[in-house]
Amino acid sequence: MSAAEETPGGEDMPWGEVTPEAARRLLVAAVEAFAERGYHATTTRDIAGRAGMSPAALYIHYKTKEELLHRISRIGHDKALEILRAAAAGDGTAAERLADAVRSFVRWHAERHTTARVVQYELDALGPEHRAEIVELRRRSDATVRGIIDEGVAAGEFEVPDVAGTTVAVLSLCIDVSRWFNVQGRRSPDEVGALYADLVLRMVGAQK
Amino acid sequence: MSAAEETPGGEDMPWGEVTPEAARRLLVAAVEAFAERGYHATTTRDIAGRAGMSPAALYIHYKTKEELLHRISRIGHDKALEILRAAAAGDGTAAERLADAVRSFVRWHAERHTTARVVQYELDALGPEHRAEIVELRRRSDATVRGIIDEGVAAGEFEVPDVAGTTVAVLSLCIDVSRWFNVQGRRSPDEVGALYADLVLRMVGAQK
DNA sequence: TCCGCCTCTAAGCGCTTGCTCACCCTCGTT
DNA sequence: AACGAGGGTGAGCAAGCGCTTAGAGGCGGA
Repeated sequence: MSAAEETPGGEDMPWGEVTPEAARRLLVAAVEAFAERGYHATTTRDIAGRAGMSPAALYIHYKTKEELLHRISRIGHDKALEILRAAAAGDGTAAERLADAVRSFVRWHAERHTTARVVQYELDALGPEHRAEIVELRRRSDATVRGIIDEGVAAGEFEVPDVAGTTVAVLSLCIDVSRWFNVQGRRSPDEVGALYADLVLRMVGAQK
Repeated sequence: MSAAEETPGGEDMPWGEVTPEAARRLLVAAVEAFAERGYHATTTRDIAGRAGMSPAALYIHYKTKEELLHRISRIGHDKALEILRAAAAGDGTAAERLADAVRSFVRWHAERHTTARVVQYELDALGPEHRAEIVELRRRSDATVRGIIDEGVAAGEFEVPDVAGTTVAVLSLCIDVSRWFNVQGRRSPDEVGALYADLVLRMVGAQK
């Protein structure tokens, strides 16, 4: 991870890798706008306006509106995959690692739900080759989760009749958090993460 | 249920309640287009073209493009709520009724996933008062599922620490089927329904 | 001081959008 | 045969879209 992604305090700064600063401001503005209204309903004038710039400024940093979406989607999917892999590479039991994966994955989808919403639901707005690139990243996320479940089954920790189907369900459950999560709601990202980790352990039949 | 929704054979005909026939053709075309490309990316010319009509014909039957979306969303949510309530009103144990609800709800989201995708993911494109009407229907779906889980807990069938959170998770899991389900995929709607019913019973800690 | 480079703006081009309007065609009824 | 009603069309309007271009302004190095 590059130093630009972290503040001196150690907390990680989202979009820290996007430079120069004007390009980052435009990208952050685009994330907000896409999350609120969807890609197609968002105008380049709206994005530029939120970033405090003229419409033409956008095209200095990005070739097209679709390139903006692709950059957002790429960075977001990289981050999501990194989260899952970090949990999978931990040294606990399969149950501990699965719970950890779900907890941190869900927390990310709740905390950064505007980003996640764009990343997860605006995939169809990408052009064919950009979409193919992103789909490949998702395949790897799927493989990472399936790996943990496979290991749990092999170790006798889990009891799962349909590993592929259960993997899809687990990821689907986590991803959909970004759709319904509301900052003003009753639950914090941590609480949702804990709840979902528990639910997923039940789904795989992990003895408590 | 009105007779217009059923063919003489007894199988139910989707959109049977929409008349006259030209209005139904337009609505079916709109569902396809909205599901494929999203509401905002779909043009009125595209909808009319799919229905084999001129762009102006749309405005004989619908005041605006948004009214089309509202009609689709309203009918779809009515159907979804009807499915859940039918299962909830059954006479088995709470576990049987919950499994039945999930099975039929998921089957609908898989079988009619183009409709479901529009109904579940294009909500934000509705105007404020139309959206409020639909949100109220969703609240009732939530209450129906929560009711079954409450009864299961009261009867000692389930062991659920967080009923509200688990209800959200169950509905979220089912709804998201419409996003990833693929007709060319390996699983039939029935198979996904059965898998998900099993997973949900595990989530609520129903003894098998 | 002057230059070249980069960022950003004002203006606007070509096109598409949701929607309208004047008119036509096809009916069942008289 | 004449009529009224209602579903349908071709053409097109005003507005808004993604994107381009000519040029202004600021800044570091010679």
